[in-house]
Amino acid sequence: MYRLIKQIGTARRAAFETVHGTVQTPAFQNVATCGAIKGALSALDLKEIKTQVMLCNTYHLHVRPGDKLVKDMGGLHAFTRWDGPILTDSGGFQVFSLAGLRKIREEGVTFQSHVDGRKIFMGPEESMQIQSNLGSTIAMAFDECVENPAPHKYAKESCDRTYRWLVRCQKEMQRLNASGTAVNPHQLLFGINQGCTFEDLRIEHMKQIADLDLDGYAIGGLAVGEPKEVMYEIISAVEPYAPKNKIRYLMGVGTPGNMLEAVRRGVDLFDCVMPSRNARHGHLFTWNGIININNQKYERDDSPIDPQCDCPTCRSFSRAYIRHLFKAKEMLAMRLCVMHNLYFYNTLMEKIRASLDDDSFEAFYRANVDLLDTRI
RNA sequence: GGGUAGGUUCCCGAGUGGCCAAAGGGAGCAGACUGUAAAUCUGCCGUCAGUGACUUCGGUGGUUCGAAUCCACCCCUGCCCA
Repeated sequence: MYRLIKQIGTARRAAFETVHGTVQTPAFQNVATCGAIKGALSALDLKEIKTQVMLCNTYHLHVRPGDKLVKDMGGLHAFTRWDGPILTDSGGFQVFSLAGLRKIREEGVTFQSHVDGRKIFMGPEESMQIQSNLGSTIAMAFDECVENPAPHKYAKESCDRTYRWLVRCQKEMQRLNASGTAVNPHQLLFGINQGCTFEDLRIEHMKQIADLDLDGYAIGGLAVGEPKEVMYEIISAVEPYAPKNKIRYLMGVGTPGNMLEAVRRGVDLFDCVMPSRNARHGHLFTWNGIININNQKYERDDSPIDPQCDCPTCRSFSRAYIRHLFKAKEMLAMRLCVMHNLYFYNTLMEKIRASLDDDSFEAFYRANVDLLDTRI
């Protein structure tokens, strides 16, 4: 249940209540595709870095270890020992990211497993069944994330199909929740708005899915190569048609600046691999901008990654040490940096919430929207 | 002392007359990354300079139109025998 606490312009401060706890929004979900944040973090670590929601992936967990196994182990919460909310992405993004390994039909998508090459069929019903077995707090509708650029004609066809799939998802999720055998019989379902960069398609699609009374509304298919200004325009165009009393989730986004812009335009929820992946590559977010800890200039730098940060990494370790760990290919380097970047993202959202609470959001936005995305 | 294998650009290592500033790897330097096929990928990596020029393959001399590559001597290393 979405409980709006405050609204400033289109920016919203809210609480999203689930059976696994309440999410204070705006919030950033921490991506744990295969059931763990890459970089050797466990559910225990997430408590330390202010994680609110963990995000796992339907396709990846279906391929390995298999959703039936996860169900037999008591569901994702028991399996991973994370007791907070879990959102599972539906596999729709893999329709995009594994484009060379799949075929789309009306019934669904046939993937060639990236692990062993075997054929895997996933349609709306299969995606819901897998997510039900995983027992996540929130299931995402099975959609097609379309590449950019795409012809209007294809975008329209895809959008219509994604709508038909959504109707099937909703029906199947209702059936599964009522079946008596679901790991989480209160599993929520979010729909996903598509339409590439075409405002007419985006708006039409959002109007359609708003009528379905889903538990939340996502905007998908953005940040796939289009200029960020285009992304912002799409968000603003579609926002008036998203239900006011439901959470809004901008999928796969983004940079700190992207998130500030999106919050300002009415988005409540985010996720992105950027903080974790970039951390593994030594690119670190700080309150003064982005640094690459591998750079020679940090060779003898005894200061923490960010003097203004009080994450577990910055409380203890120097830039020089962390740079050394990277050069020595010690996996601790990644772990320390992933913890820092996620803590940074989670703290950014915390600061955004605080600024909404005390009416200083505009000032916070202006001070940080460009600064935080700048390489220093 | 005798025999033998070798000495290549930061390191390892290919190259045995021109297509060689010299394969490949490592190291180093820098960049990319947005619902994770990513501990991945890309670029640079003798010097100077916009096509190009210059210095380089243990040393010195020589053969040749042309040498990292062939010859002579020297220096240095590894291994074997004394």
